[in-house]
Amino acid sequence: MNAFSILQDRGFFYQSTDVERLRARLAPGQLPVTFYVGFDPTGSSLHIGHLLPVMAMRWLQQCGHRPIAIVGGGTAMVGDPSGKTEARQMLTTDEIDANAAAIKAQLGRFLDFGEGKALMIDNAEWLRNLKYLEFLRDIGRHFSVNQMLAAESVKQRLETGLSFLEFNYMLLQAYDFYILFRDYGCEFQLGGQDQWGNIVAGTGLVRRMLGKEAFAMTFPLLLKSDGQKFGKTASGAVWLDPQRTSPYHYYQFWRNVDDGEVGRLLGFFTPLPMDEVARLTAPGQDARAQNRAKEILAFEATCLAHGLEEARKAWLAAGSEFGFADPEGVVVTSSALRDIKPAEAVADLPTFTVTAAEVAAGIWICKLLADAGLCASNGEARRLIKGGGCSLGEERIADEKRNVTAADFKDGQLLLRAGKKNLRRIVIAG
RNA sequence: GGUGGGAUACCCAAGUGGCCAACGGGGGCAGACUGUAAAUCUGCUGGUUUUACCUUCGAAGGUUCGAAUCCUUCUCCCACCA
Repeated sequence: MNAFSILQDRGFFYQSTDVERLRARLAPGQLPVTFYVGFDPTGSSLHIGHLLPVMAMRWLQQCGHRPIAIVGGGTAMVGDPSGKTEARQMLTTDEIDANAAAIKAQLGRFLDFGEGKALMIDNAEWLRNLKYLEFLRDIGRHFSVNQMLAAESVKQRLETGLSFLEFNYMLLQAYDFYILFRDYGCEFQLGGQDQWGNIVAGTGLVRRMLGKEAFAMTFPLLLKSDGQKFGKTASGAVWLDPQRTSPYHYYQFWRNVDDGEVGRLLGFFTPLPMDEVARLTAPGQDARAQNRAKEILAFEATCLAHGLEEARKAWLAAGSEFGFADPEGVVVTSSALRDIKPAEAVADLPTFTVTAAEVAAGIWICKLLADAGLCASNGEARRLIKGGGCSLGEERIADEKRNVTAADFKDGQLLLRAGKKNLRRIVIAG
Protein backbone atom coordinates (compact mmCIF):
# COMPACT_ATOMS: atom_id res chain seq x y z
CA MET A 1 0.00 0.00 0.00
CA ASN A 2 1.11 3.53 -0.68
CA ALA A 3 2.78 4.94 2.40
CA PHE A 4 1.24 8.29 1.63
CA SER A 5 -2.26 6.87 1.71
CA ILE A 6 -1.58 5.12 4.99
CA LEU A 7 -0.45 8.34 6.63
CA GLN A 8 -3.41 10.16 5.20
CA ASP A 9 -5.95 7.53 6.26
CA ARG A 10 -4.58 7.41 9.77
CA GLY A 11 -4.80 11.16 10.20
CA PHE A 12 -1.13 12.07 10.03
CA PHE A 13 -1.45 14.37 7.05
CA TYR A 14 -1.79 18.08 7.67
CA GLN A 15 -0.07 19.71 4.72
CA SER A 16 2.69 18.91 2.29
CA THR A 17 4.49 20.10 -0.76
CA ASP A 18 3.04 18.96 -4.10
CA VAL A 19 0.69 16.19 -2.98
CA GLU A 20 0.55 14.28 -6.23
CA ARG A 21 4.28 14.23 -6.74
CA LEU A 22 4.82 13.15 -3.16
CA ARG A 23 2.26 10.39 -3.43
CA ALA A 24 3.89 9.19 -6.66
CA ARG A 25 7.33 9.24 -5.09
CA LEU A 26 6.18 7.15 -2.13
CA ALA A 27 4.27 4.65 -4.25
CA PRO A 28 5.19 0.96 -4.05
CA GLY A 29 7.60 0.02 -6.79
CA GLN A 30 9.50 3.28 -6.59
CA LEU A 31 12.94 3.36 -4.98
CA PRO A 32 12.73 3.60 -1.20
CA VAL A 33 12.68 7.15 0.09
CA THR A 34 15.07 8.33 2.76
CA PHE A 35 13.27 10.78 5.03
CA TYR A 36 13.96 12.57 8.27
CA VAL A 37 12.37 13.96 11.38
CA GLY A 38 14.15 16.14 13.88
CA PHE A 39 14.01 15.70 17.65
CA ASP A 40 15.10 18.17 20.24
CA PRO A 41 17.46 16.72 22.80
CA THR A 42 16.31 19.30 25.32
CA GLY A 43 15.09 16.55 27.64
CA SER A 44 16.46 13.16 28.52
CA SER A 45 13.30 11.34 27.53
CA LEU A 46 10.68 11.57 24.85
CA HIS A 47 7.09 12.00 25.94
CA ILE A 48 3.75 11.38 24.33
CA GLY A 49 3.92 14.72 22.62
CA HIS A 50 6.81 13.40 20.52
CA LEU A 51 5.05 10.23 19.57
CA LEU A 52 3.09 11.34 16.55
CA PRO A 53 6.14 11.79 14.31
CA VAL A 54 7.62 8.58 15.68
CA MET A 55 4.55 6.61 14.65
CA ALA A 56 4.60 8.20 11.21
CA MET A 57 8.24 7.18 10.83
CA ARG A 58 7.29 3.68 11.82
CA TRP A 59 4.66 3.41 9.11
CA LEU A 60 6.99 4.79 6.49
CA GLN A 61 9.71 2.39 7.53
CA GLN A 62 7.30 -0.53 7.35
CA CYS A 63 6.55 0.48 3.79
CA GLY A 64 10.22 0.07 3.03
CA HIS A 65 11.40 3.64 3.37
CA ARG A 66 14.42 4.66 5.38
CA PRO A 67 14.07 6.95 8.39
CA ILE A 68 16.71 9.27 9.69
CA ALA A 69 16.14 10.61 13.17
CA ILE A 70 18.05 13.81 13.60
CA VAL A 71 18.79 14.58 17.19
CA GLY A 72 19.39 18.26 17.08
CA GLY A 73 22.52 18.49 19.15
CA GLY A 74 23.54 21.44 17.04
CA THR A 75 20.20 23.17 16.70
CA ALA A 76 19.38 22.61 20.36
CA MET A 77 22.20 25.01 21.07
CA VAL A 78 20.21 27.68 19.31
CA GLY A 79 16.62 26.92 20.21
CA ASP A 80 13.69 26.94 17.85
CA PRO A 81 11.49 30.00 18.34
CA SER A 82 8.51 28.41 16.58
CA GLY A 83 5.46 28.14 18.75
CA LYS A 84 7.19 29.57 21.76
CA THR A 85 6.62 32.92 23.28
CA GLU A 86 9.94 33.09 25.04
CA ALA A 87 13.51 32.19 24.33
CA ARG A 88 14.44 28.71 25.39
CA GLN A 89 17.01 28.18 28.03
CA MET A 90 20.39 27.01 26.88
CA LEU A 91 21.83 23.58 27.54
CA THR A 92 25.45 22.60 27.77
CA THR A 93 26.88 20.30 25.13
CA ASP A 94 27.30 17.55 27.72
CA GLU A 95 23.63 17.67 28.64
CA ILE A 96 22.64 17.62 25.00
CA ASP A 97 24.85 14.64 24.24
CA ALA A 98 23.49 12.66 27.17
CA ASN A 99 19.92 13.46 26.18
CA ALA A 100 20.55 12.44 22.59
CA ALA A 101 21.82 9.04 23.68
CA ALA A 102 18.76 8.44 25.86
CA ILE A 103 16.40 9.44 23.07
CA LYS A 104 18.04 7.12 20.61
CA ALA A 105 17.44 4.19 22.93
CA GLN A 106 13.77 5.06 23.15
CA LEU A 107 13.35 5.46 19.41
CA GLY A 108 14.77 1.98 19.05
CA ARG A 109 11.54 0.58 20.46
CA PHE A 110 9.55 2.00 17.60
CA LEU A 111 11.98 1.89 14.72
CA ASP A 112 14.26 -0.80 13.39
CA PHE A 113 17.78 0.54 13.58
CA GLY A 114 19.14 -2.60 11.96
CA GLU A 115 21.90 -2.38 9.38
CA GLY A 116 20.98 0.20 6.75
CA LYS A 117 17.34 0.35 7.85
CA ALA A 118 17.39 3.56 9.81
CA LEU A 119 19.85 6.15 10.93
CA MET A 120 20.24 8.33 13.95
CA ILE A 121 22.37 11.36 13.29
CA ASP A 122 23.40 14.26 15.44
CA ASN A 123 23.45 17.44 13.43
CA ALA A 124 26.20 18.73 15.69
CA GLU A 125 28.38 16.74 13.29
CA TRP A 126 28.14 19.51 10.74
CA LEU A 127 26.71 22.42 12.68
CA ARG A 128 29.20 22.83 15.47
CA ASN A 129 32.09 23.33 13.10
CA LEU A 130 30.41 25.78 10.79
CA LYS A 131 32.47 28.74 9.73
CA TYR A 132 30.38 31.85 10.07
CA LEU A 133 31.60 33.66 6.98
CA GLU A 134 31.35 30.60 4.79
CA PHE A 135 27.89 29.88 6.05
CA LEU A 136 26.75 33.42 5.37
CA ARG A 137 28.20 33.39 1.90
CA ASP A 138 27.07 29.93 0.84
CA ILE A 139 23.80 29.52 2.67
CA GLY A 140 22.73 32.92 3.93
CA ARG A 141 22.61 34.38 0.43
CA HIS A 142 19.73 32.06 -0.43
CA PHE A 143 17.45 33.43 2.23
CA SER A 144 15.28 36.47 1.96
CA VAL A 145 14.82 38.28 5.22
CA ASN A 146 11.59 39.69 3.85
CA GLN A 147 10.26 36.17 3.44
CA MET A 148 11.49 35.05 6.81
CA LEU A 149 9.79 37.96 8.49
CA ALA A 150 6.56 36.94 6.80
CA ALA A 151 6.70 33.45 8.30
CA GLU A 152 3.96 32.90 10.85
CA SER A 153 6.33 31.59 13.50
CA VAL A 154 8.49 34.69 13.23
CA LYS A 155 5.54 37.06 13.10
CA GLN A 156 4.32 35.91 16.46
CA ARG A 157 7.70 36.39 18.01
CA LEU A 158 8.06 39.85 16.60
CA GLU A 159 5.38 40.85 19.09
CA THR A 160 7.44 39.80 22.07
CA GLY A 161 10.94 40.01 20.71
CA LEU A 162 13.19 37.59 18.93
CA SER A 163 16.94 37.44 19.20
CA PHE A 164 19.13 37.16 16.15
CA LEU A 165 20.28 33.80 17.45
CA GLU A 166 16.76 32.41 17.31
CA PHE A 167 16.04 34.09 14.03
CA ASN A 168 18.81 31.94 12.57
CA TYR A 169 17.13 28.72 13.56
CA MET A 170 15.33 28.43 10.26
CA LEU A 171 18.60 28.63 8.35
CA LEU A 172 20.17 25.93 10.44
CA GLN A 173 17.26 23.56 10.01
CA ALA A 174 17.23 24.22 6.28
CA TYR A 175 20.94 23.57 6.24
CA ASP A 176 20.35 20.23 7.96
CA PHE A 177 18.01 19.21 5.19
CA TYR A 178 20.51 20.30 2.56
CA ILE A 179 23.34 18.30 4.14
CA LEU A 180 21.14 15.25 4.58
CA PHE A 181 20.01 15.47 0.98
CA ARG A 182 23.54 15.91 -0.28
CA ASP A 183 25.27 13.32 1.89
CA TYR A 184 22.54 10.81 2.71
CA GLY A 185 20.16 11.08 -0.20
CA CYS A 186 17.43 12.24 2.14
CA GLU A 187 14.67 13.86 0.12
CA PHE A 188 11.73 14.09 2.49
CA GLN A 189 11.28 15.89 5.81
CA LEU A 190 8.37 15.55 8.17
CA GLY A 191 7.53 17.52 11.26
CA GLY A 192 4.85 19.17 13.35
CA GLN A 193 2.59 21.72 11.80
CA ASP A 194 4.50 24.49 13.54
CA GLN A 195 7.63 23.39 11.68
CA TRP A 196 6.21 24.11 8.24
CA GLY A 197 8.16 27.31 7.73
CA ASN A 198 11.43 25.70 8.75
CA ILE A 199 10.82 22.63 6.63
CA VAL A 200 9.94 24.39 3.41
CA ALA A 201 12.94 26.64 3.96
CA GLY A 202 14.86 23.36 3.67
CA THR A 203 13.19 22.19 0.48
CA GLY A 204 13.84 25.64 -0.96
CA LEU A 205 17.50 25.51 -0.03
CA VAL A 206 17.89 22.07 -1.58
CA ARG A 207 16.37 23.33 -4.80
CA ARG A 208 18.63 26.37 -4.91
CA MET A 209 21.82 24.62 -3.90
CA LEU A 210 21.39 21.32 -5.72
CA GLY A 211 18.63 21.92 -8.21
CA LYS A 212 16.80 18.86 -6.87
CA GLU A 213 13.28 18.38 -5.61
CA ALA A 214 12.77 17.67 -1.93
CA PHE A 215 9.48 16.90 -0.22
CA ALA A 216 7.91 18.13 2.98
CA MET A 217 4.95 17.13 5.07
CA THR A 218 3.57 18.21 8.41
CA PHE A 219 1.41 16.55 11.03
CA PRO A 220 -1.64 18.09 12.63
CA LEU A 221 -1.26 19.64 16.03
CA LEU A 222 -2.60 17.12 18.49
CA LEU A 223 -5.03 18.74 20.88
CA LYS A 224 -7.67 17.33 23.12
CA SER A 225 -11.22 18.11 22.10
CA ASP A 226 -11.33 20.89 24.66
CA GLY A 227 -8.33 22.56 23.07
CA GLN A 228 -5.86 21.61 25.77
CA LYS A 229 -2.47 20.26 24.88
CA PHE A 230 -2.42 16.52 24.54
CA GLY A 231 -0.19 14.34 26.64
CA LYS A 232 -0.03 16.33 29.82
CA THR A 233 -1.36 15.15 33.12
CA ALA A 234 -1.28 16.36 36.67
CA SER A 235 2.24 15.17 37.14
CA GLY A 236 3.34 16.80 33.91
CA ALA A 237 4.15 15.06 30.69
CA VAL A 238 3.58 11.37 30.13
CA TRP A 239 7.08 10.03 29.49
CA LEU A 240 8.26 7.04 27.55
CA ASP A 241 10.94 6.48 30.15
CA PRO A 242 9.54 3.83 32.52
CA GLN A 243 11.49 5.43 35.35
CA ARG A 244 9.45 8.61 34.97
CA THR A 245 6.12 7.15 33.92
CA SER A 246 5.61 3.52 34.82
CA PRO A 247 4.11 1.21 32.21
CA TYR A 248 1.05 0.97 34.45
CA HIS A 249 0.57 4.75 34.47
CA TYR A 250 1.39 4.90 30.79
CA TYR A 251 -1.39 2.41 30.18
CA GLN A 252 -3.71 4.36 32.46
CA PHE A 253 -3.08 7.57 30.57
CA TRP A 254 -4.39 6.01 27.38
CA ARG A 255 -7.14 4.16 29.17
CA ASN A 256 -8.53 7.45 30.47
CA VAL A 257 -8.65 9.53 27.31
CA ASP A 258 -11.88 11.27 26.36
CA ASP A 259 -14.50 9.18 24.56
CA GLY A 260 -14.34 11.33 21.47
CA GLU A 261 -10.60 10.91 21.09
CA VAL A 262 -10.40 7.15 20.94
CA GLY A 263 -10.81 6.68 17.21
CA ARG A 264 -8.27 9.29 16.28
CA LEU A 265 -5.79 7.99 18.83
CA LEU A 266 -6.19 4.40 17.68
CA GLY A 267 -5.25 5.61 14.21
CA PHE A 268 -2.22 7.48 15.40
CA PHE A 269 -0.82 5.29 18.12
CA THR A 270 -1.75 1.70 17.35
CA PRO A 271 -1.09 -0.55 14.37
CA LEU A 272 -4.72 -1.69 14.14
CA PRO A 273 -6.23 -1.59 10.64
CA MET A 274 -8.37 1.48 10.10
CA ASP A 275 -11.50 -0.48 9.23
CA GLU A 276 -11.27 -2.12 12.62
CA VAL A 277 -10.73 1.26 14.26
CA ALA A 278 -13.85 2.54 12.56
CA ARG A 279 -15.81 -0.47 13.75
CA LEU A 280 -14.57 -0.23 17.32
CA THR A 281 -15.49 3.41 17.57
CA ALA A 282 -18.67 3.45 15.52
CA PRO A 283 -21.22 5.91 16.88
CA GLY A 284 -23.89 4.71 19.26
CA GLN A 285 -21.84 2.06 21.03
CA ASP A 286 -22.68 0.96 24.52
CA ALA A 287 -20.39 1.55 27.46
CA ARG A 288 -18.80 -1.88 27.13
CA ALA A 289 -17.72 -1.31 23.55
CA GLN A 290 -16.44 2.18 24.30
CA ASN A 291 -14.41 0.99 27.22
CA ARG A 292 -13.13 -2.02 25.34
CA ALA A 293 -11.91 0.33 22.62
CA LYS A 294 -10.04 2.31 25.26
CA GLU A 295 -8.52 -0.87 26.66
CA ILE A 296 -7.33 -1.81 23.20
CA LEU A 297 -5.88 1.65 22.69
CA ALA A 298 -4.08 1.56 26.02
CA PHE A 299 -2.87 -1.99 25.53
CA GLU A 300 -1.53 -1.42 22.04
CA ALA A 301 0.12 1.87 22.91
CA THR A 302 1.77 0.35 25.98
CA CYS A 303 2.82 -2.64 23.93
CA LEU A 304 4.70 -0.40 21.51
CA ALA A 305 6.39 1.65 24.18
CA HIS A 306 7.15 -1.03 26.75
CA GLY A 307 6.60 -4.40 25.11
CA LEU A 308 3.90 -7.06 25.20
CA GLU A 309 4.67 -8.35 28.68
CA GLU A 310 4.46 -4.93 30.31
CA ALA A 311 1.28 -4.17 28.41
CA ARG A 312 -0.24 -7.42 29.58
CA LYS A 313 0.70 -6.71 33.18
CA ALA A 314 -0.67 -3.19 32.97
CA TRP A 315 -3.96 -4.39 31.52
CA LEU A 316 -4.34 -7.06 34.18
CA ALA A 317 -3.42 -4.69 36.98
CA ALA A 318 -5.80 -1.99 35.80
CA GLY A 319 -8.55 -4.50 35.10
CA SER A 320 -8.31 -6.22 38.44
CA GLU A 321 -8.43 -2.81 40.06
CA PHE A 322 -11.25 -1.17 38.09
CA GLY A 323 -12.91 -4.06 36.35
CA PHE A 324 -12.55 -5.37 32.82
CA ALA A 325 -14.59 -3.77 30.07
CA ASP A 326 -15.31 -6.94 28.17
CA PRO A 327 -14.33 -10.03 30.17
CA GLU A 328 -16.14 -12.42 27.82
CA GLY A 329 -14.34 -11.11 24.77
CA VAL A 330 -17.54 -10.21 22.94
CA VAL A 331 -15.99 -7.29 21.08
CA VAL A 332 -14.06 -8.55 18.07
CA THR A 333 -10.53 -7.24 17.67
CA SER A 334 -7.29 -8.17 15.99
CA SER A 335 -5.34 -6.86 18.97
CA ALA A 336 -3.26 -9.39 20.88
CA LEU A 337 -5.35 -8.31 23.82
CA ARG A 338 -8.06 -10.75 22.67
CA ASP A 339 -5.82 -13.66 23.69
CA ILE A 340 -5.27 -12.48 27.24
CA LYS A 341 -7.89 -13.55 29.71
CA PRO A 342 -8.79 -11.81 32.93
CA ALA A 343 -8.51 -15.22 34.58
CA GLU A 344 -4.77 -14.78 34.43
CA ALA A 345 -5.15 -11.73 36.58
CA VAL A 346 -2.52 -11.68 39.24
CA ALA A 347 -2.59 -8.16 40.45
CA ASP A 348 0.73 -6.60 39.62
CA LEU A 349 0.24 -3.36 41.43
CA PRO A 350 2.75 -0.70 42.30
CA THR A 351 4.21 -1.84 45.57
CA PHE A 352 5.79 -0.11 48.51
CA THR A 353 7.70 -2.03 51.15
CA VAL A 354 7.80 -1.28 54.85
CA THR A 355 9.75 -3.05 57.56
CA ALA A 356 8.23 -5.23 60.25
CA ALA A 357 9.66 -2.92 62.89
CA GLU A 358 7.91 0.10 61.40
CA VAL A 359 4.61 -1.75 61.35
CA ALA A 360 5.06 -2.91 64.92
CA ALA A 361 5.62 0.70 65.97
CA GLY A 362 2.64 1.87 63.93
CA ILE A 363 3.03 4.06 60.85
CA TRP A 364 1.28 7.37 60.70
CA ILE A 365 -1.09 7.21 57.72
CA CYS A 366 -0.02 10.59 56.31
CA LYS A 367 3.62 9.65 56.39
CA LEU A 368 2.86 6.36 54.68
CA LEU A 369 0.94 8.14 51.92
CA ALA A 370 3.85 10.50 51.40
CA ASP A 371 6.58 7.87 51.60
CA ALA A 372 4.76 5.53 49.25
CA GLY A 373 4.65 8.31 46.69
CA LEU A 374 0.90 8.81 46.71
CA CYS A 375 1.15 12.30 48.12
CA ALA A 376 3.81 14.94 47.70
CA SER A 377 3.92 15.84 51.37
CA ASN A 378 2.37 15.00 54.71
CA GLY A 379 0.26 18.11 54.39
CA GLU A 380 -1.13 16.97 51.08
CA ALA A 381 -1.91 13.61 52.64
CA ARG A 382 -3.78 15.38 55.43
CA ARG A 383 -5.85 17.29 52.91
CA LEU A 384 -6.54 14.13 50.98
CA ILE A 385 -7.88 12.48 54.11
CA LYS A 386 -9.93 15.53 55.07
CA GLY A 387 -11.44 15.43 51.60
CA GLY A 388 -12.39 11.79 52.02
CA GLY A 389 -10.04 10.59 49.30
CA CYS A 390 -8.02 8.00 51.18
CA SER A 391 -8.85 4.45 51.98
CA LEU A 392 -7.10 1.48 53.44
CA GLY A 393 -8.36 -1.71 51.88
CA GLU A 394 -12.11 -1.18 51.92
CA GLU A 395 -12.06 1.23 54.83
CA ARG A 396 -12.47 4.94 54.13
CA ILE A 397 -10.04 6.83 56.33
CA ALA A 398 -11.44 9.85 58.12
CA ASP A 399 -8.91 10.31 60.89
CA GLU A 400 -5.75 11.99 59.71
CA LYS A 401 -3.93 10.93 62.86
CA ARG A 402 -4.61 7.25 62.30
CA ASN A 403 -1.75 4.79 62.56
CA VAL A 404 -1.33 1.79 60.32
CA THR A 405 -0.57 -1.31 62.34
CA ALA A 406 -0.16 -5.05 61.86
CA ALA A 407 -3.92 -5.44 62.30
CA ASP A 408 -4.50 -3.64 59.01
CA PHE A 409 -2.51 -6.14 57.02
CA LYS A 410 -4.05 -9.22 55.56
CA ASP A 411 -1.69 -11.95 54.39
CA GLY A 412 1.19 -9.53 54.82
CA GLN A 413 -0.20 -6.94 52.45
CA LEU A 414 -2.51 -3.99 52.34
CA LEU A 415 -3.99 -1.75 49.68
CA LEU A 416 -3.57 1.95 50.28
CA ARG A 417 -5.56 4.24 48.01
CA ALA A 418 -5.36 7.93 47.25
CA GLY A 419 -8.42 8.69 45.23
CA LYS A 420 -9.93 6.13 42.93
CA LYS A 421 -7.05 5.69 40.58
CA ASN A 422 -3.93 5.81 42.68
CA LEU A 423 -2.98 3.02 44.94
CA ARG A 424 -0.05 1.22 46.43
CA ARG A 425 0.17 -2.31 47.63
CA ILE A 426 1.94 -2.11 50.96
CA VAL A 427 3.93 -5.17 51.91
CA ILE A 428 6.02 -5.98 54.95
CA ALA A 429 9.65 -6.75 54.20
CA GLY A 430 11.19 -10.08 55.02
C1' G B 1 22.85 54.79 25.22
C1' G B 2 18.33 57.84 27.46
C1' U B 3 13.46 57.76 29.80
C1' G B 4 9.44 55.26 31.77
C1' G B 5 6.99 50.52 33.26
C1' G B 6 7.37 45.66 35.17
C1' A B 7 9.17 40.89 37.97
C1' U B 8 3.79 37.81 43.25
C1' A B 9 2.55 30.66 44.31
C1' C B 10 1.93 25.46 38.45
C1' C B 11 -0.06 29.64 34.82
C1' C B 12 -2.69 34.37 34.53
C1' A B 13 -3.51 38.06 38.02
C1' A B 14 -4.99 41.24 42.70
C1' G B 15 -2.59 43.32 46.76
C1' U B 16 1.24 49.29 47.61
C1' G B 17 3.23 49.21 56.05
C1' G B 18 0.04 45.21 60.49
C1' C B 19 -6.78 42.02 59.24
C1' C B 20 -1.20 38.34 54.00
C1' A B 21 0.48 31.91 53.40
C1' A B 22 -1.28 36.40 50.31
C1' C B 23 -8.45 38.17 46.54
C1' G B 24 -10.01 36.17 41.88
C1' G B 25 -9.60 33.06 37.43
C1' G B 26 -7.34 28.91 34.91
C1' G B 27 -5.15 24.34 35.67
C1' G B 28 -4.69 20.33 39.04
C1' C B 29 -6.23 16.91 43.04
C1' A B 30 -10.25 14.86 45.91
C1' G B 31 -15.69 13.87 46.94
C1' A B 32 -20.82 13.09 44.77
C1' C B 33 -22.96 11.34 40.07
C1' U B 34 -21.04 7.74 36.23
C1' G B 35 -18.52 3.82 32.32
C1' U B 36 -11.45 4.15 35.33
C1' A B 37 -15.18 8.89 30.12
C1' A B 38 -17.50 13.78 29.39
C1' A B 39 -20.71 17.40 31.63
C1' U B 40 -22.40 19.19 36.41
C1' C B 41 -22.21 20.27 41.74
C1' U B 42 -18.92 20.47 46.35
C1' G B 43 -14.20 20.75 48.94
C1' C B 44 -8.94 21.42 48.70
C1' U B 45 -4.66 23.52 46.22
C1' G B 46 3.54 26.34 50.50
C1' G B 47 5.90 23.17 54.57
C1' U B 48 5.90 21.03 59.55
C1' U B 49 5.62 17.74 65.22
C1' U B 50 -1.14 21.98 62.30
C1' U B 51 -5.76 26.10 67.73
C1' A B 52 1.10 27.21 66.83
C1' C B 53 5.46 27.66 64.19
C1' C B 54 8.77 27.87 59.69
C1' U B 55 9.90 29.30 54.52
C1' U B 56 7.78 32.09 50.28
C1' C B 57 5.87 37.79 46.59
C1' G B 58 13.14 38.58 40.93
C1' A B 59 18.44 38.80 44.20
C1' A B 60 21.14 41.09 48.15
C1' G B 61 21.25 44.69 51.83
C1' G B 62 18.64 48.64 54.80
C1' U B 63 14.50 51.53 57.47
C1' U B 64 10.64 49.89 61.05
C1' C B 65 7.94 47.15 66.98
C1' G B 66 6.23 45.11 62.19
C1' A B 67 7.57 44.87 54.88
C1' A B 68 5.00 41.39 49.10
C1' U B 69 4.18 46.61 50.27
C1' C B 70 9.08 52.06 52.00
C1' C B 71 14.69 53.05 50.75
C1' U B 72 19.55 51.44 48.28
C1' U B 73 22.23 48.42 44.96
C1' C B 74 22.05 44.45 41.45
C1' U B 75 19.81 40.97 37.66
C1' C B 76 16.31 40.11 33.95
C1' C B 77 12.03 41.62 30.86
C1' C B 78 8.84 45.25 28.33
C1' A B 79 7.56 50.10 26.05
C1' C B 80 8.88 54.70 23.99
C1' C B 81 12.97 57.73 22.39
C1' A B 82 18.00 57.76 20.19
